[in-house]
Amino acid sequence: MTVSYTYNRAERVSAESRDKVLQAAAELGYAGPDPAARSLRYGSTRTLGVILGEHLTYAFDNPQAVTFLAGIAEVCADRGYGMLIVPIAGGAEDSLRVSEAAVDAFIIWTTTDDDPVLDAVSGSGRPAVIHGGPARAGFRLVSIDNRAAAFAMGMKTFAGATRPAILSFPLDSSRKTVLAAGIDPDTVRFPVTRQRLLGYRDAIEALGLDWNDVIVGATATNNEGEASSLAERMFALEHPIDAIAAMSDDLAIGVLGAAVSAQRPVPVTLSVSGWDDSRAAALHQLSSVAQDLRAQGARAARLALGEESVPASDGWSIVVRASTGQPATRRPDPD
Amino acid sequence: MTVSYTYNRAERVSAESRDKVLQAAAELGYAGPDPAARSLRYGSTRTLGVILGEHLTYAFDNPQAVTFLAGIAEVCADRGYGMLIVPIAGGAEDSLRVSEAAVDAFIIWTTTDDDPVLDAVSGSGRPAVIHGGPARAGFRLVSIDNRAAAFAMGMKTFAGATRPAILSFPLDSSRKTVLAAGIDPDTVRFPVTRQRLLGYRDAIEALGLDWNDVIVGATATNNEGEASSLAERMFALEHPIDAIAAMSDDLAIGVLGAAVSAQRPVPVTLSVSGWDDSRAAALHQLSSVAQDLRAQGARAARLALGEESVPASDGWSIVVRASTGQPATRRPDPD
DNA sequence: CTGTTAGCGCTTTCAG
DNA sequence: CTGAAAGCGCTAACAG
Repeated sequence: MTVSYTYNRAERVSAESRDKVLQAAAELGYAGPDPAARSLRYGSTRTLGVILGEHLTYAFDNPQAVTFLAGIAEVCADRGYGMLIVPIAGGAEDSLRVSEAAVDAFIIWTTTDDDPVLDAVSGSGRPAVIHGGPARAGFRLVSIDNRAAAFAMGMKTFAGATRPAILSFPLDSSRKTVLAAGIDPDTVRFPVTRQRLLGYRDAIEALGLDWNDVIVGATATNNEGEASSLAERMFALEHPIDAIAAMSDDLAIGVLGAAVSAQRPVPVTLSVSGWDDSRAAALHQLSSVAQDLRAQGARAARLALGEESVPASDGWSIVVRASTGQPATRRPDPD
Repeated sequence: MTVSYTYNRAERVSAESRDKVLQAAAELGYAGPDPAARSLRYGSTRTLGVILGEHLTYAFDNPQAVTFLAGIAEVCADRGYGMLIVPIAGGAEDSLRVSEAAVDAFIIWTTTDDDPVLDAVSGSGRPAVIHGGPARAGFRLVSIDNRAAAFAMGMKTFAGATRPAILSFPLDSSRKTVLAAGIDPDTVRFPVTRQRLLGYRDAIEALGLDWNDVIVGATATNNEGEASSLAERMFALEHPIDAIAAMSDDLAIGVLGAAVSAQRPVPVTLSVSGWDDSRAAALHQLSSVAQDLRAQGARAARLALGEESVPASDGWSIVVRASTGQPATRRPDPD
């Protein structure tokens, strides 16, 4: 029929027949080409699939994931690509959802080394970009060097401390709350968490401290309240903690809260650092590892679309504020 | 071929031929049924389309929109439905993107009365649920009664004030910053903003004040810094403002910041209220209108899926903290 | 400029 | 339990 031309190559059809087609369409309630049929025909869906963590719902509570998403959205909006959030719920059907997803490529928010969803993505045969890790054959990786960044921040946070501790993301997918010393980073199945622990350990060792004495607290979620209670437990130890490097600003701010209650002035008696340099970090004078997750999201999208091929390394920096070290005078943040 | 059965009704195929099929698939690099072809055949995509505001990118910067999204995601993850974020970029192609979206139904985040995207959704013939408004024939509406909530909060915020003001979202899609008195709410094309202005006006009138004297400041974005500068301008007026009702907690917190700089103690010389009862509101002792956007997102998704039919009204409440009125003693927030 | 034909990959009858 | 045939709605290529 001429119908197809009417919708696709308006120029190849006379105004007269176009009107006739459009009118007939209106009468019949025809709403234009069916997108599914179109995708089938074209062999492309003009849609990027986004896989967010072990359970979709947590992801939206995580400001870092949302920022990353915003970066993807920016590129998608510009290119007219849809962004399909794949319904991952932590169950056996997750893999099925991945193979059922009508997308041209996948972008994956960091997950465990052995997440079966990763196999499903590989099995789908579609291009994939993963943020943070795990690295996999066939997956492009978008990530900062978490180990190096953790090392740099560890050097700052633990300098002069005698009893350092780390406030970590969960160590495995059971997400059990943990408070223990001498955790072996290599047993951790979340690559980002593992790399950060390794970096902190590098710093501990560079500072001449013993990793086996270092307390690692792991929260079940990225939650301020939980961080507070873990920090309280750290303060109640025989040798109370005097430096805490946290893997997120939210966790670090929980620590700051607990420090106030426990009358442990920061940074005089306690050095604290966070991660991602959020607005809240600036507000609380919190030292933090800065990275541009939005830019990383945008880059992930461009890689997924095949617009970029050389996976440039992503930048990070250490933002030092009043929560680490013992500055002679505290100054208000210039921000 | 038996192939289809292998993937869809494993029980209707002998183990032997199933293995044969699977092996052949592995050799040929066949990754399972093509989702597009499947959707075409089934006539359903098992995907919900989400349309986020005038430009996708802003939406992710808006914590309210993100919370709403989390509610949708919850339902989608549970039902195994995909969630397609439609690439809206504020241009002429937006309508095209809508008709190209391979989804079973749409969920729309509130927009202007005359947003052409709404016509595209109607034209697509698919079910649609809209959050906040505008109401339209054929669209289900999920919203609180913004006018009633604004009235209630206005009564609280403006009580005892002689020079009340409102800090509003943009008044039209030009998003120009505005600071003026006697704004006619009915000229505002954003239904949510309009309803809230109407509610505040109801309160002003109920309190015996004159709407034409009421200063309305409208920010270009939902941004704390911008709110601060507008508040400063309000403090510099001949009759300085002594009560400000803001349409978001972010805006209200900007006001609180400006109040500190301008040495206008809250609530003694200035009454302030916000909207959405965020964590930050509790932290800043800010009175706020509370609504459960996550639940609204979930309900929107259920409506879109046809699981609910009676559009129940959504609840709201007024959370009064130390920023409004002049309580005899300030108490720390129990939260 | 308009109409026909074939086929994208799948699933669902219906026969063997 | 397996195979064949039809058709979901579309568009590219080709004739008229």
